[in-house]
Amino acid sequence: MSEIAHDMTIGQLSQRTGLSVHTLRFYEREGILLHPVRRTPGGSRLYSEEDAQWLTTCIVLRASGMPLPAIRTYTELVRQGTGNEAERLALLRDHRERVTRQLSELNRCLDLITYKVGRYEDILARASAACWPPVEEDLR
Amino acid sequence: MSEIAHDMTIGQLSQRTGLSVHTLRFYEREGILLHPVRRTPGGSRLYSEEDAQWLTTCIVLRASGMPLPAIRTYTELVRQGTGNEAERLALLRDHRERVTRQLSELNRCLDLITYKVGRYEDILARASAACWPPVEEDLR
DNA sequence: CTAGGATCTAGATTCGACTCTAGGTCAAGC
DNA sequence: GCTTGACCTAGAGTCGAATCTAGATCCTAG
Repeated sequence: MSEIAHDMTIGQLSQRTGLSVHTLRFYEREGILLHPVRRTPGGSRLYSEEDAQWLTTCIVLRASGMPLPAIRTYTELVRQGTGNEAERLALLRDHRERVTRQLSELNRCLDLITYKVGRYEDILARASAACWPPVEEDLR
Repeated sequence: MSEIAHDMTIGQLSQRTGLSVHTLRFYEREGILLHPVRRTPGGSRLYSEEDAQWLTTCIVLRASGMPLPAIRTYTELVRQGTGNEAERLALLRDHRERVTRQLSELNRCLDLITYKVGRYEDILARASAACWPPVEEDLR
């Protein structure tokens, strides 16, 4: 399946994921990894391709606003293995709903901001056409 | 223009905006109001309709992720009055761009989440059809 | 042999945005 | 007069998510 067992140091994983090494260790403490991290004889962490992919998933969940405790819960479910798919689904559906709500709120905000941008563009266009000094109107 | 000078106590403004009274006082300290707040003879804050509307705008900016310092900056520009419309526009455009970026990122996240939800729905549908016990596959 | 860079651990610190506490004042109703 | 509830100030505390510090160890190249 996999071509090479492409193990990584924490620095390499940091490069690849964009998470700082601090954050990688922090996430580990927070229980956000599927397995205990392997170590080199010298004690350095060794990550697998699978770890990297799992973290990539977690980063998406974080980026969409899932709090770390929820990510930990999800991680634990996956760690337990087959049998709790319904729970995982429920968790993901809940989160998806929060994301869609967030999206629609953000869109409403964007509308207002765009409206304001348009108003200022108007004002400035009229001002530079030297029609009159810009009036404050009810512009805020 | 306005029918009645509809002044409010902090409690009423809190009800109306959904911000806690703590937060209203906090925002005031943070310089997020256009004018020094008027007071009753007894020292209680008295807010006008205009204050409420301004705060509503600020709430939209906050909800779309603008940090308080940026909101303060914008507030200061508006407080200075006519003449800095170009700056206000720049600030709003910057923010709008951040919001659109955030929207597209959130949409990418949503796609992945929806994909995963779909996968789990499949698995569970097949499982409940008793075709076979759900296999872990590469499902994470 | 040694200097430099990446790692390690445990724990402290930062940051943004609230949120709450303590100890008071004020106004209305009984 | 007295209670009750909303309000006041200054300042402390909380929370989530990192982020950084100190002091030690481990490898590699010169």
